[in-house]
Order: sequence, then C-alpha cells, then structure tokens
Amino acid sequence: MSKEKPTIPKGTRDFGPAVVVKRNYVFGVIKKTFEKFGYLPLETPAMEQLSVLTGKYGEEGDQLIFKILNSGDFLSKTKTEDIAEGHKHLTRKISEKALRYDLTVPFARFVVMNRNEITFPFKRYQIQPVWRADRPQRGRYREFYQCDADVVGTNSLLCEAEIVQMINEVLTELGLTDFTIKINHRGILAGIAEAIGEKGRESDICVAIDKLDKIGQEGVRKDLLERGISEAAVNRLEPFYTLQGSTAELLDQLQILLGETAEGQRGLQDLRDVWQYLSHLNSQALEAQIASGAPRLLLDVTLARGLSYYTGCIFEVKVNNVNMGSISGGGRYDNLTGMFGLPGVSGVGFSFGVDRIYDVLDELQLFPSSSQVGTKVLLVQFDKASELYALPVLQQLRDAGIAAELYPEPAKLKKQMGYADQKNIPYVILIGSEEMATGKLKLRNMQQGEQQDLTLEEIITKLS
RNA sequence: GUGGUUGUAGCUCAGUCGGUUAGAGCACCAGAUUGUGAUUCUGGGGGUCGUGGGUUCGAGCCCCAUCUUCCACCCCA
Repeated sequence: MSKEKPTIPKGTRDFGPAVVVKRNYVFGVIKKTFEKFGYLPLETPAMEQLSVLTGKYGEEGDQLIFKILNSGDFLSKTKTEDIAEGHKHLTRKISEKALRYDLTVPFARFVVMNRNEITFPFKRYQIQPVWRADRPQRGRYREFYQCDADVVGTNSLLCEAEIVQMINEVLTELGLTDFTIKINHRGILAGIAEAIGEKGRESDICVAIDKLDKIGQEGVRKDLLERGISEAAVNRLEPFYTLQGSTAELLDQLQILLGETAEGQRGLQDLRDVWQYLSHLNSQALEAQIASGAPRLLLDVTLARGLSYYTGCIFEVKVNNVNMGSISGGGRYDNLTGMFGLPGVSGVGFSFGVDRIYDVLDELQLFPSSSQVGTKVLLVQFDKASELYALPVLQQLRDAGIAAELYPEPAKLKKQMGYADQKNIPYVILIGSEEMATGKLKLRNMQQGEQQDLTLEEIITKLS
C-alpha cells in the first residue's frame, strides 16, 4: 500500500452527486435546444492523431495540446541527435497521439472521413470533454466540457442567425438575462487592416485591438507600434474604436470606412444578412437590452478571437456583472475540411462552456430547485418484520413512478431520519408494528414535521 | 510558457518576535431521548501544519525545491 495521499492533476476536478445533478440540468437544457434546431449527436474519441490537431489553433494553441507519450519503448525511434534538435522535433518522434483540444477539428476530421455517408448540410452537436495544457485560473480548467453545434456544407447565413437564436434560447432558459452576444466578422477585420494601409497584418491588429477594453486606447496604440504598425495606420485605426449608434448606424458607418475593400464588403454584407434573418425570425436577441441599454446582440468590431481557422462571422458571449471569461464562442470556418483534403465545404458552429456556465449559475444562484432531483420518500424499518412488510410497499411506490428507497438496515430511528434529512428527502414512511396491524402507514413530512396515518393508496396519490 | 499568490482538523479560518502539549466556529460521533431528523443541552474523536530538503539549541512561522490554489500576462470555454 502506498502511503502517499492521492491527488488529481492540476486543473481537473471530481464532481460529487449534487454537482453532477446540477451539471446534468445544464446539459439537458442545451441538448434539448440543439435537437429542437435539428442537430443530432456525435461522439469522437478522446484522443486524435497528433497530426490532426497540430497547426489548427495557431502556434499558441499547439503548445496547449496535451500530447500522449507513445506506448512501450517510446525512445525506439529517436537518436541522440534528436534531442539536440529541440523539443518540437523530439515531440514528433515520441508522441503520435494527443487529447482533443476542441470539438470542431475532430468534427471536421469526421466529416472528411465519412464524406460519402453524410448528407449535406450536415448538422451535429457534440457534448464531450476537451483538454488544454493551460495554466488554471478562475473558470479555466485543464479538462472541461464543450457543447458544440456545427453545420457544414452550406454557406447560408441562416446558420449564423440560428446560432444566435440557440445561444439566446439556452441562456434565457437557464435564467440568465444580463448577457451580451458579441458578433464580428473576419472580413471586417481584414477590411480594417486594408483600409488603414496595413493589408495582411490583421492578426497583429486583431490581437492588439481585442485588448481595447482591458488596456485602453493608449495601451493598444503602444502595442500596435511595437508590432510594427505604422503611426499613420494607427491614427486611421482609432476612429473604429469609438463607433457609436444602433447596429444599422454602425453598419452604415462601416460601409463608408470599409466599402472599398473587398473583404470589408463581404463582412458587411454577411452581417446585414444575419440581421435580416434574425429580424424575420422575430429574434428576442435583437430586442433585448443589457443593463447599460446596449443591445444584447452587439456588433463589436474589436472582437477578434484567436482560433486561426475562422474566416467569416465570429461570436463570443459574455455574462455581464460576473467575473468570468466568455461562456460561449464560435464562428464560420471555410477551409477546415480542406486541411484534411476536402475543400469547398464551409462550416459554422459554436460552443457552450458548461463549466463556466455552471460557475456563473452557481454564483448568481440561478439553479432552480426542480433541477435538484433526488429520492422523494424514505421507508424506515424497525426490524425484520417491518423490512419484509416494506418491500412490496417500496416496489409499489416505484411502480407509481415515485423515487423511493428503503433504509437497508434496522438502524436507530435517529440515524434513519438523519439520513433522510441529509439527503433532503421530503417524506419518510414509518412502518412499525402498529402500522402493520392497521395497514395505515405513518407518512411524515420532513419540512413541516407533521405526520399522518394513511393507506398506501392515499400516500401514492399524495406523492404523485 | 512568464511574473506573483495560496496551502494549518471533513469545511471556513485564528496562530504575536522563531520558544512548552497547535486553537475556534461549523460539521462528525455518542449520550440526554429503546418509535422521530432539522432546533436545545452534555460529552467525545479528529492534525507528520501540502510534500521533500535545509538553517537553528528549537520551525506552523525563516531559506530552497516541488505539488496545489488563486491572480496578472498569453490565450481561451
């Protein structure tokens, strides 16, 4: 026997029964909505070939992939010179598999592998854990669940509009009201880069302006100049930070600023189409406002998002007044399947971060009591005779659909009642010699502390 | 990956300048009460002070390493 205390790896967690029950409630709401919008479930392995994952998330992302050491003699393919060539080179020699980093890339891989069996447009949802070798923080774990819904094989912006609808529906059903769905478009970002005379430098520009709300205009200015963006370009960029007005007004202003650029024009047209779809869908997201009066669905030209495969609309969802990163994000990717040899299949999707949503709901105390399922009634026994008497009663309660359990030994009443109390079981049935003689069982309401003598039929009626 | 922070009973936390046998509340167990939980009263168990080294006559406290937690970067769900 080892004497060391057992631990779990950094950034991972055990979930006790009470937590799992509440997490399942969140999963249930999400699943129901996905299915309502025509998405069907898919599952893929926890591990993928390392080559499938590398290069899809940018350089930063590659470093955050958990690699799996080859089995057996993992050094068999290496030579002493390989070590000298550095860890990147060595990794390819000793690791061929990795834990999935997100659900979108495995999905694209699945689509390519099953292209002949799939009918397009193909809509799937996927609820599985992913792993990232990040440094843990509040709301940031190394193992966490994503709930993805993606559709591939269509360019229609109806999909983008439906993503907004699904986000709005799920979060609303979970009891959240003060949240912002941010939307932007890679074309807008590219258009901005072109319009300020720094075409092709959009990744540097994105990284910088994404931090606008954190480090302010001066901080971004400094950052951009350090990245080698010309001062003239930075000066032309700054008007974009302060665009004001309704979404329609924003689009009009952007039209003037970006209309000449092909990419900007593409982005603006896409966004206009999305808004039009939402408008015809009578989307609540268009009407709802957050506390500050800003619209719930917010066109935010400073929203960037790092995942490198996005090419069209991009989304991010923030719950306001809670110290938590985004709880949902996604976007359109035109060439993900192309990386696996199937070009011309555009996809769009998004993901809910259940772990963060859980933390938010917990903090805001939004878990309804109905989400906490459990035993409805506990049968208390005194001796062998009462145990035998209780067994058919137990079965009849269960047959009636009532969650019931019999305390499995004739422990002291205090202990059995204490068990019911701790498990928050609302009713207890006492079966002693008196009850067995009369057939009237003692039903105790644990919340009110009242009890009455009832037949089993009366109890079933009362508890159903 | 960079810089910082945290760790003492099951939980939340005290613990003075480095000084005798490390405390409290809650929780737990037992009894008051042999057919009644949550409320009341009485008593009880529970600690290698995250782990491993070091300094010191002496370390929960100081130093180093490591693990963990949280925070700021980076990035993200």
